[in-house]
Amino acid sequence: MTNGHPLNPLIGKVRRLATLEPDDHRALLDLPFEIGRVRADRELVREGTVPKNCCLLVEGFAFRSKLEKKGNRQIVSFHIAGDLLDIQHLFLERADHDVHALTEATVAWIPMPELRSLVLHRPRLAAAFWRDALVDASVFREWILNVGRRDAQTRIAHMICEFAARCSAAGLGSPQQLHLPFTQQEIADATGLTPVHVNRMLRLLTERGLIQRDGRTMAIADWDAFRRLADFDSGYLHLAA
Amino acid sequence: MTNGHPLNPLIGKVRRLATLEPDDHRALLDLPFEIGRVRADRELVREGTVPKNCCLLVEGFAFRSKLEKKGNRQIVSFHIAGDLLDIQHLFLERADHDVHALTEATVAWIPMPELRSLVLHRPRLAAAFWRDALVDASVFREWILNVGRRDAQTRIAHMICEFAARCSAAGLGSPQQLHLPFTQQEIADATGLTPVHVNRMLRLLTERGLIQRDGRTMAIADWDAFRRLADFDSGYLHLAA
DNA sequence: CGCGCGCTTGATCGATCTCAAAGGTGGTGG
DNA sequence: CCACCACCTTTGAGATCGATCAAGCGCGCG
Repeated sequence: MTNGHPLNPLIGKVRRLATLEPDDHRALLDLPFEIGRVRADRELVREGTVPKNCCLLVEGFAFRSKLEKKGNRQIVSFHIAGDLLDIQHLFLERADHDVHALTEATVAWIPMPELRSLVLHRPRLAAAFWRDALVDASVFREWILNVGRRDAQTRIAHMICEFAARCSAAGLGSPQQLHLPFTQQEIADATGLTPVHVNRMLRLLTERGLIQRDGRTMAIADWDAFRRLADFDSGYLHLAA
Repeated sequence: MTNGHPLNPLIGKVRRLATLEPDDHRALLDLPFEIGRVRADRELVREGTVPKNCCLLVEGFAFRSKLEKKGNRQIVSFHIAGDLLDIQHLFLERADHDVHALTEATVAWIPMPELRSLVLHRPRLAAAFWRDALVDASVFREWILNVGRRDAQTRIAHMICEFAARCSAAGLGSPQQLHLPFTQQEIADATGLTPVHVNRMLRLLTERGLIQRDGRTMAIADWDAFRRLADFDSGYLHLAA
């Protein structure tokens, strides 16, 4: 599936975030790493531990999550190929949340010191990684709004819009033919709802003709209508450089 | 009120985040800036604009917020003296949210290029600013959990715990004598609730003996009991370096 | 002294949760 | 190759938490 160098998805993403010179490009390619293939649901980082390597998602999907005291889970972000899953541990010791593979996935483990050194001593790469981390934070803010102030239907639609927009931007699908790698339980954990209610809202969206579903594959007929219903404006993804 | 150099709160914070050499210290003090005094509720950054200066909160309190389509507001973070309110605009053009003064406040406007240059070319300062931005993101993740999965009482208590812990760490108060600069409407906007329900939950917390209130001043008698009720664990604040 | 904003309280409503059970579906091993 | 099992999806009925609507109170400020 993923041809070429395993770090290619990362390089693709970095190039979308900043202009690189040949030596930056080479420095990225020279990063040491170790490839791993993991099954769906496999834990990649556990809250409270002190990671020594940074996890790059080469292929597949992943999510980050936290638990509250009763054991209920909240997913706080989804990730696609090219995403660094724990760039925060370059500068923060202890993981404050879990990271799991969502699907079967390929990951590359990059030693923190090497990556940190690039970030501290190569201004163009630093700018790219800064942008990446800051877009992450922007997405978190939008999620706070999403779970805090939108009703269930809008919330789910917004989550789907975001996923579709990010997949599109990374060349991994289109709104007309979108494979959602989530169970309804996972959608519920991301939106702060119950799986039962997610199911009802998906049915409602289908009945209203806003989406067509076939298993976990989805087609959004009228993107603009769906976008408006979802209260989705892609500005917060900062896709344009 | 704030004696000495206006950038002192920033320097204090940076020193809590990383070890500085004398030249780093000097570089910070040499930053150009413009001081402003603003009234409560004053807008400091507006969503959609392209800020030219970075806003440092020198004294007082501020918050960031977003609106959903019906006009409901979600506050996504609170800020205290020493916080950079829009460090994200060092690397992202357009503001994706609003920033407002919560109380009367003193701010310093620092030109982006000078600050960006420090961040890109001084590794020790870079590490400090990275840590700051990454802690911000960690707090956002905790807020997603808070509004997504905790019930109203726990949610409000958690917000109070976080505020108390951050004020304590910055030397701005103690749990035994905590001044909350928020209206109940603002607490509601931060927790994704209505002001009416916030009022009832504060009454409940008071009746249960967990807090004592006198206007907006609050005393938390048994911090550990309150912490447990609030499901609050300060780990995500990454206070220890 | 009066006005406005924030706080407080009551009554009712409704979105979402909980509990329960019945269909699907894909994967695995016999 | 088929059968079974685990997990996911779907649907129903009833309960509940927090929202909404409405009104009075109190304090600080002009």
